[in-house]
Amino acid sequence: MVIVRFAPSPTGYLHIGGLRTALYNYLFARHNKGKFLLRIEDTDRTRYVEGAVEELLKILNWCGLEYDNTPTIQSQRLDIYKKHVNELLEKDFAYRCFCTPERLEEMRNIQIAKKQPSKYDGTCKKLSKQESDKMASEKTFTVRMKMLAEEISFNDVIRGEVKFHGSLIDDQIILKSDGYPTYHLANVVDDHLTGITHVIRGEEWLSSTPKHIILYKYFNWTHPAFAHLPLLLNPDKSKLSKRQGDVAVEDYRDKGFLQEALINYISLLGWSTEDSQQIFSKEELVEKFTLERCGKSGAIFDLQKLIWMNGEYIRKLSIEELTRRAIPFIQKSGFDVSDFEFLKKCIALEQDKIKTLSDVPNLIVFFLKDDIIYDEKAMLKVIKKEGVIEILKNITDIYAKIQNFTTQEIENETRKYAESKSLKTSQIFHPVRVAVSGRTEGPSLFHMLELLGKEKVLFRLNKIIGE
RNA sequence: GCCCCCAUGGACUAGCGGUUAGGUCACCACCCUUUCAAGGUGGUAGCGCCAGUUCAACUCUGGCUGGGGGCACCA
Repeated sequence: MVIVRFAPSPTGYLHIGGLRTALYNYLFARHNKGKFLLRIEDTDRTRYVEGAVEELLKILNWCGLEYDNTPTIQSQRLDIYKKHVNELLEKDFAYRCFCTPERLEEMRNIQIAKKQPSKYDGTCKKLSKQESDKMASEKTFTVRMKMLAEEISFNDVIRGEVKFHGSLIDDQIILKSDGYPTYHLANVVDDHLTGITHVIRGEEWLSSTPKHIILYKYFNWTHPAFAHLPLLLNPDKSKLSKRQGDVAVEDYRDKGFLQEALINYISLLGWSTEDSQQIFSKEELVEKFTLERCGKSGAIFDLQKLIWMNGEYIRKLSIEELTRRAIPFIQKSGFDVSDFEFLKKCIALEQDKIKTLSDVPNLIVFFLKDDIIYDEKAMLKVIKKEGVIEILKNITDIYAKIQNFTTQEIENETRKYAESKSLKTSQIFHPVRVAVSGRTEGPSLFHMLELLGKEKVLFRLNKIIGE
């Protein structure tokens, strides 16, 4: 059975690139009727962030990526890692290193200055077992794995055969002086212990894979299949990062992107179907996703396309559901959201225009509050023109007499008036729109008037005429 | 500096020796229309370069160039 995992480190938020990795693992697992496990890689105490794990679970849940286990927490498994490190030490596949961080840094700087590859110089590797044991009782130390000076190759599911030479690779620290393992050791141990069959991760891990392969070899374990996903990129083609835009999934959620749209969009960054289909439900993704159809080259995260796709999903939502999802955003803008039915009607008139949920408050603001803001350009262009006030006065009188203030009635009366005065309909429609909403663009005029109601419409018309 | 990966329009991509190089976003034009959208139709724009293999290369091989990633007691 296929078993995969998503293994983020809790640094405060879920990175978009992390979401892509999680998604592909999830899809691969579901497609193959396997398991999708979650593991928290919190072995770096210096980067510990309070509440990050909870936030991570929350956002994963928002994305709809449900996992099949109680998450493995690495910081709670220190004894397991230590046991495995000791095994390596005993077998002489690893050695204690007593070099201080200061010495290592100095060494590295010299190597860089000399333009040499930076690599541990092997000082502590030469220590005898007796010396090492003795020093271990007096000093803190790290443990390094012994790299093998041999060719290491593996068959990456996405990239095919990849070769490295062990002699060029450093003796990686696998246990830090604080007793915590480094990524490399913890990762290999946990992957093996939880029966991971496929490691699907970002390309940034490609060059550390030989280290992992050697560890598997030392433990006498067979390694899982590796699939290294292409990176997600900034517009300048560098690895997707903060500074160049939003990078946290939470940011996109808070900006009003739908989970469905984000998932759909992300799925297409490095994977595609033969027919280049764009819109997929999650079920469809599960059905169609294979690693064979993943690409190898990095993909720029294109906000424009995400926005388009979000609009697609918003238009497909029922008014009921759209309203439900928009309410937090309306509320955040300080409006009363108690009248659900009324909000529904407002949103129904603007659905086609909504790109993100955060657009909603502004699109319906003239329904929500009475002191509307008049767009200056609109006033100049439409209202402050000769004859317009006269037209608005007439219209106000006509509207005042309408008993049934419905879309149909208002439109009939307005058109009748236009005909009687030989006016083009647009000569009336535009001024009325601006007078009532403050802007030149908005929903279908007569639907808007009906929803606003006779009283408000007359009040706003009179206000404009008065001024 | 060393190691590794990658390369189709501005962006995401299809293509797996013979195609008028297809789709999506964006952009432009037109249509629809009371505005803005949405929708419809059409359009601009692409195989990084050089060799080789082959009757035939976007497609296979090599080199070059370009871009990216990695080289921490971070993941």
